[in-house]
Order: sequence, then structure tokens, then C-alpha cells
Amino acid sequence: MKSDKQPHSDLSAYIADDIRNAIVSGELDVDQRLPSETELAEHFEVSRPTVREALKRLAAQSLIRTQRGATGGAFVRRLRFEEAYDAQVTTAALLLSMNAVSFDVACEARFALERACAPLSASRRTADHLATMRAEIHRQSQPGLSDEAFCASDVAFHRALVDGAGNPVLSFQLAGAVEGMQPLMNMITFTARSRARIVELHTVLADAVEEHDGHSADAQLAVLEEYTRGLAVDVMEQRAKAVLQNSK
Amino acid sequence: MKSDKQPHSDLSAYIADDIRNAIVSGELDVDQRLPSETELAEHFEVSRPTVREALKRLAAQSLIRTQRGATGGAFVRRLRFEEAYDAQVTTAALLLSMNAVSFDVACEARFALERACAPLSASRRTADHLATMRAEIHRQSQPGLSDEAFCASDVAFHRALVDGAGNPVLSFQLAGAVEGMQPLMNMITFTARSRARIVELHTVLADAVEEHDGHSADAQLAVLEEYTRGLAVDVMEQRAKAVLQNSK
DNA sequence: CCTTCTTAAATGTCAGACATATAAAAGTTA
DNA sequence: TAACTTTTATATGTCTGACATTTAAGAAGG
Repeated sequence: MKSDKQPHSDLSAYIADDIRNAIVSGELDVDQRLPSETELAEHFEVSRPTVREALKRLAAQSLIRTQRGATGGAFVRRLRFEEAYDAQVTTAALLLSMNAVSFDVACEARFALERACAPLSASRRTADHLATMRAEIHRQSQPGLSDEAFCASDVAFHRALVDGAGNPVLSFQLAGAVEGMQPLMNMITFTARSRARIVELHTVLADAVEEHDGHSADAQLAVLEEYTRGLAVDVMEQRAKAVLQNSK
Repeated sequence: MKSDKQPHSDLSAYIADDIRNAIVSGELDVDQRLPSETELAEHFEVSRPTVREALKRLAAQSLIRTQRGATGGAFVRRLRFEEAYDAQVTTAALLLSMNAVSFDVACEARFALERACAPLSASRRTADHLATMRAEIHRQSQPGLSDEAFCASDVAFHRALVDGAGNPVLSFQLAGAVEGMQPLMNMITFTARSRARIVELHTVLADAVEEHDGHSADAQLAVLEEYTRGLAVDVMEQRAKAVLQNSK
């Protein structure tokens, strides 16, 4: 936990980097207590507020947690999948919205990755995963469901599919691809007919997974991808038409 | 940018959340300037250091950037792929090291995702991607290369393969799977024979990509996955044997 | 022995001040 | 008038010192 050059501005970033390196490199173990803020301030020769800013940076990345009281302090935090999952989704959603990523590109990435899980999920899925998928299909076929609720159910369905692979690393990676794309999916207005079609495709997909048929599941995802991209094209065209109408 | 309940501790986290929501929801646009620290302090009825801690949290997540001087302040930052990429790699590496993820699970996830890119990369790769792959293969066959350097080159090779798909979202998602796994890969000691085998497999893979043969590329990745997992098993066995030897 | 009180250590928060960077306005000179 | 220089205002960056609050452990008392 030491270094040389001092970029004479943004000391808190410098200190945060220093401590982060110590954590990432394993120099500091999980649940190990960091020196107190006062001690850190002395060590880095800065004031306590500066140290605190650095610690807040680390806390924002879920690298440490702080505890008040006599035996309190900052502790190296065990990064759990769920937290990383959330961060992943937020980051992916922001990336898509801030970088003008086209629906097509995001869709391609999402389905490519999801298809990578399909064979594994087909061979390993538990009854639980299957039940979740069926339940979401049922929800999707309810009339009067809002577009957002339909999207949310769609995400839940696909998440169950991915989780079926029984590989937490895969589930984590897919979080950004599937859930992070939800804002883009929400732009689509699902007609009754398109919903019926999606429910149909989901059903065939669930059947394939139930029968441990990875190849068929993969094929169904390909069909679903094509259909989804078609839907997006329709939406874009209608929107373009509407703009044209307004400008008259 | 407002709310009701005040969890009367960790005000900076509360404020950071508030501003983050404003950014994520699009209430604040990219490059828009936030109110000055003093104004934020008045708005939230806290002191400036507290506001600063909140801003540092957001800065740690690359959501804002700050600028000093007369027209300075905190600005909503456009989250770029490269930054998200880095964060992704760090997070993935930490997840793997802190959660005792087995080599097998990580390896399976990595190759499953990478195989999802293979067909796309085979059909779209530019001459540039191919050249990078060839160059890395050449580096890998140099004698006297350290295990770490070999690993780094391996990552660069696979990154070129993934980038060949020409889908930034895919590249971003794969960053964690491929680069984040590097610490685990570094545990493997590559013998001269295993290196030669890997170079051989990489060469066939590059050939397949050059000839736009997605199917073959996918198959080669499967072979590479199997071989890599076999290597890991060998290392584990030897390590277990060494432990047994020491305990005698 | 158990309960209660005290105490100490740590984070959380605040107020006010000064340092520094930076752009725009004001002033100065060719 | 135009170009350069100086001033000034505003913002972040940092420091000092203090007080508030939480919490565990030790001390005191029944």
C-alpha cells in the first residue's frame, strides 16, 4: 500500500486507487479491517475529509463496508454476485442509452450470448427453472398487461433460462445483456398479435428446455431474435411515418 | 431530484443515490452541469463535505466528472465503453477471487460466451483483427516467454477474436469473461509442450476465422476449452501431490 | 452473577477558512 | 482598433478543529 508520484490534485482518487490495488492484489483479505481514518490520514499525509472521500469512492464500488462504533472501521467487503449483478445491469443500461447503441446491435449481442447458455440450460435446468419459465409465459398471456409489465416478465423468463445453466458466472455476465437492454425493449409497443407470437415462441422454447433439447432451444432463440428485430424495425418505421405526418 | 425519507445516517449515500437516479432516469442529460457543491449542500440541507463525499461516490462510478475553475463544476459524464470495460474486468476478477469460483465454472462461462462470438467474428473480422491474432500467435511461440506474458498474449488473441464480431456490446460483455479470468489462468504453469499445443490450436482457429468459417472456429474453441480444462486438472493434481509430499 | 453505567474509539457530520485553477471581464499598450 | 496583460469572480480541492452518534468493552453496583 505505497507508491511514488503524487498527482497534486485529486488526492482522494489517488488514495482510493492505492487501497483498491491492495484489495485487488489480495494484499488485504476479505473482512480485514483497514486502518482507521485518522491513521490513514497520517499515513498518506492528508486530512481526514480527503481520506473519507477516498473511502466513499471504494464504498461506491462495493469494495469496502464501514461500521460505526468502538470496533468499527472500514472492512474489505466480499463482493457478492447479486451486487455485481445490479451494478452490471445499471452500467449496461447506461452504456446503451448514452452511446446511441442501435437496437439491432444490442439485440444481436443479447441473443448471441443467450444462445451460448441455451445448450447448458437445456441439459441442466431444474424443475424450478422450468416452473418459473412456465409461470412467466402464463403471465405474458394475460390480457390487459401493460407493455412494461410484459417486458419485465420477458426478462424474468429469459433470466430463468440463463440461470438454468447453473453457472453463476454466466448468469452474472448475462445480466447486463438481458436486463440492461430492458429500457430499449420498453420502446417497443407490443400488439396483441405480437404478444401471442412471443408467447408461442416462449412456449416452444420452454418445451425444448424441458426435453433437454439444447439444439432446438438454440434454434428457437434464433427465431425469437429475428422476430424481435422485425418488431423493432416496424416500430421505427411507424415512428418515422409519424414524424413525417407531423411535419406536414 | 428530491425525496422524502431521510435514513439519518450515511447522508452521502442517500444524496448520491438521489443524483444517480436523476442521471439514470435521464432527468439530467449528458454533459449537463450539476449545481455547485454549495448549492447542493443548501438544497439537501447538509454540509459541503457531505455533498463532496456523495459526488466522489458518483465519480467512482464514472457517472460524473469534475472541473475546477470559474466555469467548473460537476458534469454528467458520457459513460464510454472503454471505462465500462475496465470496471467490468476488475469486477469480474474480484468476483472470481472472492467467491471461490472453480476454474471449471469460469472456464465454461468464458468459452460458452466466446463461442457465441465466433460465428459473427468469422463473418465480419477485418484484416486488422486477423493481423492482431497472427501477431499474438507469433509472440506465443517465442521461447523464453514468461507464463504471465504468455497469458497476456492469450488474452490479447481472444480479445481480437471477440472484437472481430464488430459489436461493441459483445466486446464489452466479454471483457469480464476473458480478461477477468486472467488471474485464474495465471495459476496454470504452461510447459513447452502445452504452449506448442495452444499455439497450434490458435493457428487453426485463426485460419478458420480468416476463411470466414464460423462453424470451424466454434469447433476449435470447443477443442481449446477442453484442452484448457485438462491443463487445469493436471495443475491441480500436481499441486495436491506436492501437498501430500510436504505432509510426509 | 447479572445488570447498569461509564468510557473510549471509531465513523458521521458540520463550520469556516484558505489554496488553486480557470474563464471572463477589465485594463493597458502598440 | 486589435492584441496582450491583469484583475476578478467562481468553482473545486484541501485543511483544521470540533461536535454528534454509534457501539463494544470495561467498571461499578445490586
